Amino acid sequence: MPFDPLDQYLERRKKLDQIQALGFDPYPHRFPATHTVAEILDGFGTRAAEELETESVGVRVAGRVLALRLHGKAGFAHLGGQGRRLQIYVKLDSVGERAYQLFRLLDLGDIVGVTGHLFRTRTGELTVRVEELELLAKALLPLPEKWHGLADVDLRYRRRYLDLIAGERESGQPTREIFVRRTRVLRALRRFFDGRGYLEVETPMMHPILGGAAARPFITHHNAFDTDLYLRIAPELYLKRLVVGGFDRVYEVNRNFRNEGIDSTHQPEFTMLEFYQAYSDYRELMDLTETLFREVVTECCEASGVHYGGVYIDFGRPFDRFTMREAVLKFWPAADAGAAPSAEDLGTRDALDSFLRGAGEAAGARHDAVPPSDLEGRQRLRVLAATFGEIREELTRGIIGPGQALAGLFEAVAEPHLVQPTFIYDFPAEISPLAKCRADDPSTAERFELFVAGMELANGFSELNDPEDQERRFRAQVERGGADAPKEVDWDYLRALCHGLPPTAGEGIGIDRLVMLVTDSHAIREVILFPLLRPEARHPPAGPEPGEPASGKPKADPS
RNA sequence: AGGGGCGUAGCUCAGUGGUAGAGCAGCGGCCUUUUAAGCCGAAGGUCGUGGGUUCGAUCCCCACCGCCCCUACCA
Repeated sequence: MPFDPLDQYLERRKKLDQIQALGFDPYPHRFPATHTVAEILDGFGTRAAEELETESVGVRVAGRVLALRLHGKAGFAHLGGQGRRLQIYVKLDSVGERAYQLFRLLDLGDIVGVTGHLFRTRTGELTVRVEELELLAKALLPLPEKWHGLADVDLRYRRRYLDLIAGERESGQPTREIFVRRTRVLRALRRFFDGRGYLEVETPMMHPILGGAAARPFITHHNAFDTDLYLRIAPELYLKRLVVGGFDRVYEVNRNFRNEGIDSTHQPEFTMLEFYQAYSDYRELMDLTETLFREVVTECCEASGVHYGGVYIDFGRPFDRFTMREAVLKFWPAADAGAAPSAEDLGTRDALDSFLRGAGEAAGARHDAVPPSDLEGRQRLRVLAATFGEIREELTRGIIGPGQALAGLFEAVAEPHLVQPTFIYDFPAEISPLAKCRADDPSTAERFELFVAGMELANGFSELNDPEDQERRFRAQVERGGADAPKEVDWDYLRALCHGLPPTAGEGIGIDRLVMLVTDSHAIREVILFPLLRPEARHPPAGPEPGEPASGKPKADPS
């Protein structure tokens, strides 16, 4: 059973035996404490030394040994609990011979309970003068290194329990605080929706038909039905079925699964909040979204904005709003790529094609004019020219239409600039198969996305509720094909629409990214307790079975 | 997928074409108000894996594995 580091494991196992020999149970059943570590620190942290002496405050408290400083016939330790640390002072004269021997056999990481009285040390630290010491659980493996903590990023995620005990990130925020704040975000979101009459519901995660987003799925198998199922890529189509069923306001917070790459803003398993409300449209949702973000940030950060990577992001001000076209024009890099596209340029395939050729040539010429010493500038222009080229090529080959080309331009030129909260609305209908189109322009969908810090945080639209239109769009998707397109039409969803979906607006919010924002985290893995990692090579533990004496080196190799 | 970087003691890292060092942790000793406690001592290594060059490789070369960063992909 022993795990690496083997020598330390065996050493601690040996101490465990010695502790038992002293008559202590190394894994007792309970420890009725009078205070938690945090309660003692909060309740008495400001009390003066003389006060503590006269009041003679007795406490019984448990925690993990995070630091040990032994001095012969006395010693100090720090007990960790609730993310805090409390000092204890163990003196031979106070605890007696047997308990003092136990104290000398403690290791960093052990869980202990103490009974004693509060005092202040010479240096002023609030401390428990221990009268009784009990071992509550022996730690057979060591804590992370005390200076650097868990520096190995991979190990921080794999052994999150250690990261939570010790973890200070580079930004200095303890890992524990990130996840405490994450639960606050979820609580604030639930309060927001519960207070407005939304029902929290749970819809299937195993879907017979893929839908609700464009993404490659995970596939699993149900034995009794002998059928393959998809892990859901979005709950959208089920939630809208509920609106058909008369749940006018619903929301769901849970995981979606997308079988795609992993990077600083993507995880295969991520948490999304989706909500739908009948008798609304996307404009109303933009207003609601603005309120929601403002409230959640205020509630979780005690401020109307957040510092993200050194930039202050202000949720207190009205959010910027641009149509996708406006955003492309506003952020168009005219110095690098020539004049911005006109309405005519974006109108038809041919016009777009010749515009892109011009822009690509402009960027290319500009690239050649930049001195070779400006590596960054050359790189940027190279990428820009290549992007124009790729969009143009896909356009000519018919893989994408003008709408998707516009979206491509948006991503390339505008998205990185959207640092302050900004709504981008009026998306190409082409890339919005579940959204209702504008009455005055069938090529434009009533859809918006909220961008913050260059990240897409929310995506909402007026839901398409015309079943015949929806059927045409489903069929077009299936015909167009592609790795992330649905393989078949979801007829049951269309049947539901035929029963009448009220005019409805719906939205999805990426919870992980929102938590990144409010915790100043710059990788999505930082805000997911156990992010997906490449599976570790199997290392079956080796050595004596539990119960066998742990003395001496086990003959089996630990690998 | 392309480009770059890394892999040495349990951890964080030095280092050299002649088979290795520090700090911390662990172990032994001293120490009854310390807090990165201190002092003394001993121990700890197939230098990622496999090939090659060489009298000799941890170092040079090749391949592989793993990890990190950038770019690309992914609404």
